[in-house]
Amino acid sequence: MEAISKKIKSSNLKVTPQRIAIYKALYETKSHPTAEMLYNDLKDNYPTMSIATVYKTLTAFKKAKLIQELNLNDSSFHYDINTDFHSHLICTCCKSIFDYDFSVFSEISEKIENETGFCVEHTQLYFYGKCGECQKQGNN
Amino acid sequence: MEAISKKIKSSNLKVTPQRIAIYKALYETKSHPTAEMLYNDLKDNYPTMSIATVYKTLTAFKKAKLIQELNLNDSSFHYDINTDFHSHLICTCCKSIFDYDFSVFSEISEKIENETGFCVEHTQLYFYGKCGECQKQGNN
DNA sequence: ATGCCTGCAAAGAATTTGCAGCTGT
DNA sequence: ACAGCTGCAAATTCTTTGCAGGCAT
Repeated sequence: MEAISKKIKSSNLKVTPQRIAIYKALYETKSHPTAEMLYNDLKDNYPTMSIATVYKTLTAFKKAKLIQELNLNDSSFHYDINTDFHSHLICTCCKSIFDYDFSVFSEISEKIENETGFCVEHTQLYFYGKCGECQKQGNN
Repeated sequence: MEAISKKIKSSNLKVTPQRIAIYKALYETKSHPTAEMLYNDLKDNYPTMSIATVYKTLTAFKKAKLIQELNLNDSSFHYDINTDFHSHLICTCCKSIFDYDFSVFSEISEKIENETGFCVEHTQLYFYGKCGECQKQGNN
């Protein structure tokens, strides 16, 4: 709790119950939720929470680089508390999103810079397919 | 021209002037345009072309795998006639989008499958940063 | 002849904005 | 005290849909 407040404060953002709740929800889930999902999760415990606040908070967190935004082939953005370099495996069947650590990142970025002169600052690497579970169950 | 008609027909889509025009526009540009950009490019030569037709055509082409849709950190989808495996370098400064061929793809997919059991079918690999030109000019 | 396609306008969905009041620092 | 935050509602933006007429096969 204290740690979350510090994180938020150190980005020059005011610490409010809503912001703590949103940060905490993202911190405690692996599901990479959308704004709507977060709102639905939180509104029971925070009856006055509005969807606009969720959007505004996510935008503020994103600008402060406390979180990252994922653009999957989906109608809404998803959010990830993990801003370290990693990629995402997205199951087209059950819609689960898995983190995948990618050790060769710096090599790839360097290769791109050497070959093209393009300086890589941030990546979004999405792998779409079927997770083990869905393959096992023969789902489509 | 003939080749485009064949491509469209072989996907069991009817060949219309609008579809040829949209396919041709995508084929002849490197700019990975949005629906809106395509519409603006085409409406002078096709005065009755509607934005709805552009969207419907792009959706049909996408389903037929004639094109691919890009989800950049942007308000609109971009479209790419190249459906072969490749990644995209996106300049956060001038907004240019460059294709980048990525020879190590099959290795990476195989690695993911071996390590996680996730079966990769399609990827979207985006590298955000600054292009050589913008670096040279000191742009932000 | 038939079913698919077009183009208009209206609807829909996700996100943003304006603003008045409130809260954190 | 003041700047920044919240929450409501309205606005905006992008995309989709319904439908009537038209065109490709």
